[in-house]
Amino acid sequence: MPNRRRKPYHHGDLRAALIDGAATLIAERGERRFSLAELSRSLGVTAAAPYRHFADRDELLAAVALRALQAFADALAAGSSESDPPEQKLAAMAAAYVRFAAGQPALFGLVFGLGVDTKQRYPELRQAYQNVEAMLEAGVAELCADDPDAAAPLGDAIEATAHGYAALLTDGPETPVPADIDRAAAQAGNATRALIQGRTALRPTD
Amino acid sequence: MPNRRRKPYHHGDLRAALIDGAATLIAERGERRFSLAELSRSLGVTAAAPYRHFADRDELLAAVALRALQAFADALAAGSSESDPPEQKLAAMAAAYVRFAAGQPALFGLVFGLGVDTKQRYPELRQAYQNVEAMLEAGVAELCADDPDAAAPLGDAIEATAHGYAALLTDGPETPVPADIDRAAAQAGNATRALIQGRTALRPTD
DNA sequence: GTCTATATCCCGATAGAC
DNA sequence: GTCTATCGGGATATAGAC
Repeated sequence: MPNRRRKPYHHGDLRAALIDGAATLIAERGERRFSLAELSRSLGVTAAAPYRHFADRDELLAAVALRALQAFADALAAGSSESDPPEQKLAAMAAAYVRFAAGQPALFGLVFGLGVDTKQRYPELRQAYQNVEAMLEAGVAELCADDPDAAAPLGDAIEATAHGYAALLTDGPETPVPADIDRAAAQAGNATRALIQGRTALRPTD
Repeated sequence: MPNRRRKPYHHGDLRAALIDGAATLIAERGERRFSLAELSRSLGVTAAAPYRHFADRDELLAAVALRALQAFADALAAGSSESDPPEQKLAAMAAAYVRFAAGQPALFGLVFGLGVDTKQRYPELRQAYQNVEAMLEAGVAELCADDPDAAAPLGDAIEATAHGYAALLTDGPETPVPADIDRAAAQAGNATRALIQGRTALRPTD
């Protein structure tokens, strides 16, 4: 093992520590009130040090968002069991979508608030996001095995509905209390079932 | 008319000019890249002048958001005609919701990105938002005249779905092109119809 | 009461030393 | 890979001119 002094000139793994610390600070205070300078101070390095590991603030944010997206995908997977019928699986994923947003509002907001330019600069972000979408699409494909053309609009609708409940809960004008979260998650699940039931209205030409 | 010199000591109506200019700058560059200092420069006043009219940056943003919410309500009203059947009215409002977000992404994002503290400091904001919600609720009440208990969950679901399409369009990982906007608006309308059709699944206890 | 002038503090970012 | 030094910009507070 390397010989660690009390004040090592080289930090052990600053890059990882920055991502960790940024995620914590952002979760606490929100991205707007997060600063690289404060993070550097809390890690015992100067404000210039992070720039050896990230080109700018946005690149660090992108790394945090990437990790948040992986946790998001895990939460969706954990919320639904593989053996459930597709309808139930989709409803459970929608509810898990809402619960993740409510549980990690700042990280959820970070993922979707990054700015178009940033998202396009880091293709891994798009990839990670598409992994999330693929989970929903898999459930929809299973459900629409007989009618593949209906799958895409239904998947979009379920995704939009889950996202809407989640976004209104975290960004809406009211501060959610636990009961609001439970209700929104349940409603997102119910709305998913309603969309599935009424899906004939989703056909492009109707 | 007042005698205006080249460099009048008092600005004509700085408060209104600040709201106007902030709305323009935010629409152009986004809220993140908007600064009070630059706005002040463009209006020919010093950076301290705005503080005679707004306590801080957030208070100016709140004023811009308030105005954006009024435009939002107008767009929803303009998108649906009073004489239409409620189902069609609701679908049209959902589509208008998406179109407004796509047409004014920065202002739409400002309204929902203000931070909980700010929203609670300015009750007019909550009021203006509730006016928007009331338009959707009125359509739902008309539709559910026979079954008033079904109204609230259906209204929430329609609002969430419209918001989800809108938010994913503006904050999602892809930059929307006109065709995306048309498709999303149409899908939001169709999803509204699907929710109405399948609304039995929305009942709390089911 | 409205604006200017000034001054402070924080932040993001860069250049060059070690 | 990190530090020191430094620049430019932005948000505010205060004091004073009008």
